[in-house]
Amino acid sequence: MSKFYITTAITYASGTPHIGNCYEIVLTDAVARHRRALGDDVYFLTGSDEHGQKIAEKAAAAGVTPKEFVDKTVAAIEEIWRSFNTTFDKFIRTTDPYHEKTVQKIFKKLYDKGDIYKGEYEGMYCTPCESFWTSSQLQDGKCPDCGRECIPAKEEAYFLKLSAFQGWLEQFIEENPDFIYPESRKKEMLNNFIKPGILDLCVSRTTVKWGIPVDFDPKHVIYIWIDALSNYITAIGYDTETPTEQFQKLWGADLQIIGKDIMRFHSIYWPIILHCLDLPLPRQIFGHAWLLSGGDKMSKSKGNTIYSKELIKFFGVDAARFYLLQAMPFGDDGVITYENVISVFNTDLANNIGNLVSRTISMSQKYFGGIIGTPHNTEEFDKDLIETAFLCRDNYLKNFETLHIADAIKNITDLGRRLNKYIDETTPWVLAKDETKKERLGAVIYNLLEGIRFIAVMLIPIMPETSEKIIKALGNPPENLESLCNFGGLKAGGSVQTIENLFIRIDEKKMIEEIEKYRENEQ
RNA sequence: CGCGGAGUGGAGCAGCACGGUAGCUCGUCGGGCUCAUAACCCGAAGGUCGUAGGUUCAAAUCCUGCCUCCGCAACCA
Repeated sequence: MSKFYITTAITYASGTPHIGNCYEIVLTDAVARHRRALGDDVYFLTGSDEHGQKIAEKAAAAGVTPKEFVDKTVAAIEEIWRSFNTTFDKFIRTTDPYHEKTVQKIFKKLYDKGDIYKGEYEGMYCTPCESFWTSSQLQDGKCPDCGRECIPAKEEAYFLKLSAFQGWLEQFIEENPDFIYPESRKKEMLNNFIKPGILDLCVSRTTVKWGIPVDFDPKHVIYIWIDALSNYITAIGYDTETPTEQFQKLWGADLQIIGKDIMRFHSIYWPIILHCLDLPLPRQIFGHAWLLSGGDKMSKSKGNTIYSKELIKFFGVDAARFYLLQAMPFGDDGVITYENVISVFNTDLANNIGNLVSRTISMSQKYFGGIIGTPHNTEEFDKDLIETAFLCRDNYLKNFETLHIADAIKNITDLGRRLNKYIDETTPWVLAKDETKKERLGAVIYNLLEGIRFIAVMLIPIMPETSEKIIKALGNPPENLESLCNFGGLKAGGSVQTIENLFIRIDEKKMIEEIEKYRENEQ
């Protein structure tokens, strides 16, 4: 059994995550569940990033301390993550004492090694806002926040000597072509940020107070990235002197899933920090795209935000997971609208999978009292069905391996369609009228049930509850991926249980009205 | 000439690294079936694959120019 260490980015604890923010945890959970199904020993980490100016300001506005503020938002975040039925093993907070302590040690180690040096940060400074801005951030030369004049200013700061590792990083990326994934992101990073020359990174601030202090120079606070990125190693017991056994076992990470917006930090700063600490690099960094609402980025000011709570309330966890995972084309932004959610729900879940399960089990009950018959494949339809099942399984595995999750889902629904078609080809209700065709009918129902078992097994990472319900109805046949080697995992003579409809068709108009009413009340 | 991605029937997408009848889901129209959740199955209409050229026996697929849209552009978390 090989270990598989998988992480999400840690969520900035400044507010309630919307549905777009939830995609990452669901995606990562699907991959984690799939790896478990493959037999890996999975460790799944997620968490929250809780320091920084923005949180300090929000806390002040709310009249609470920063810690009180993040305690509340983090509790909400964790609850949302759990509401999606996600199976993370650990939730790290950057305010956890062990994390803060280790980060200080990391900072010190890098400083002692000479990778961090003290210098001066120069920029445009807005005195009333107490904020530094880069020239590109300024709007008409003025502060983007308050619109007042900015003046050039300097402040003492520590820098991480990224520039020294440019050649090393380029070589590493070249020698490990799958490290930055997908390919288009790799090109973006290489062409935009790495090849033009990496500049040293400012890693401390004296103007920000809410953060981890530099222990040997306490007027400085460790600024963002050394704090945030380190979570991936502190969470599993990294220590500059004596890392834990768990750390030795798990590091380097096998897959780190992040949003495309922070690709830069994970493909440049992070590898260099690790390299400076003499640690191996993760095997792969995957930058996923955004889930857009309508065609726009979700934002409160646009009023197009969709929250997980309402999605789960109206469609259920499994359908919500299914939607999110299938809505994102590989490497590209996906779209969510309630119309789309309803359409996918009706088409793929109710009409295809749900109805298939319902009609098949009903026939099994009606014709054989739920007793599973014997496989006996004689017709062309049978062969074609079985071939399709294997083909879908193969593609599904390939697509999961390359993180084409939406495509893997399509492989599942394709098999569902093939099975629905098989019913029409074999017309069990006609066979049922002829006593001499009883055996053939049994074989047909067997194939349908076995095909459904294939679907249920492949659904484990996508819709765990639904998958479990189906498996149970089939009389608990094998449900590991390995069992899909044979189209014959169901035991003849076993018994099939009746099952309530998995997904009830939705009336679009009514549902939209209900959702609108709900949203009005919530606001 | 900043970098990257995208432009395919009414909608949403696949196909393009290995050129060779344009595929899928939804929608529309017609038909079939009755096991099932007004579901399921079959068939039809609908695209000169952004645009202008080039290479080739043959291009959505390779090359070049142009147009449009999106993301990123360095300390922003």
